[in-house]
Amino acid sequence: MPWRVSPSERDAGHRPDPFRVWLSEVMLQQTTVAAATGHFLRFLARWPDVHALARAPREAVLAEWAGLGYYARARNLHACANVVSRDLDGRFPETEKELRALPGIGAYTAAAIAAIAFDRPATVVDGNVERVMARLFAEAAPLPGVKPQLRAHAERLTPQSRAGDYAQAVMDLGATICTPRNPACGLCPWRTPCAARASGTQLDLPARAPKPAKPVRRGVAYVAHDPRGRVLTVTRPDDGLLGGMRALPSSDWTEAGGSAPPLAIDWRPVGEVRHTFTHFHLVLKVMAAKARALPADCGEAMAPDAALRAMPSVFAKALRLALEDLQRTGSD
DNA sequence: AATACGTGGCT
DNA sequence: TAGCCAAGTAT
Repeated sequence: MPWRVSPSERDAGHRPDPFRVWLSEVMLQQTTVAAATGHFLRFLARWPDVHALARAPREAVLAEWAGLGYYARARNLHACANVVSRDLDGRFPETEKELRALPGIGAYTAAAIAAIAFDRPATVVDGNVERVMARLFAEAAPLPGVKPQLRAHAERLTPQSRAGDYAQAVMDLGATICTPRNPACGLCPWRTPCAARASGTQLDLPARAPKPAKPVRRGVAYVAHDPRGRVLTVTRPDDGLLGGMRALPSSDWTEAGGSAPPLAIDWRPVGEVRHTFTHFHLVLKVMAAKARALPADCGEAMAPDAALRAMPSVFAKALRLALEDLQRTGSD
């Protein structure tokens, strides 16, 4: 993992760069290592320190975040970079309390930065740690109610020295050995004290409250292209789903779906995109049309490849569908 | 306290 | 393959 400092680097006296620790931890919120790595490397190449990131236009940061999801993270990332760059002379605070006060940094991320970047004895509790603690101590009560007990176990086990290494080790244990589905208990360094293994309940832990079913919502996205092949894009309002992101013009997404198109031109249907969000399924109808011009008052014209890169996945899917249709039909 | 907020990988 | 799930935060 490119954000880690190797043992040899550590022996040479290097500490992890707080900027990189922060950037990686925000990207890893509810996100797998595999999904975050490419974005991390591109961010670091483009903005190597907190001042560079703070100077960047917000739309550039949001566009670079496209595809990673949970876009409030990108909005808060840029806001946090500005606070650290402008108000804190580019230095991240070292205590959990001060870190916690920055935009986009909650209990987990504050503890992770304090422990990993600053070697503070902070207790890091993420989903992995909760699972490991639930099994190690056979806590059968369901999440989220059992969180305080799991945190108490984690706090008791946190060492005073090298808490960052310890935290990463427990998270690695959860990610590779104490996994949700097929835990490799035979390889686990904690197999002997593990209460769940002793009682054979590891697959049932941690227990969770059942999740509510996802409703289906419907909507329409519009791809208007001008004679030069540019497409009409909009910026979504800051609040709510995909807030602040570049997008295709679209209807509201409701149980019923449908609305007026952004331009009065000759729209034709090109297909449907299905996409599942955290709390609903979306069936998005895609309409396309050629326009003589794309008026500035209804959005911004963009080259298709730039638009694809800057948009959340659901809109990239819709735009790809329309572009394929355009090629197939050989439409001028 | 409960809900809103994305996506892609894995099974 | 349809569903489950991940190194959470804000409100």
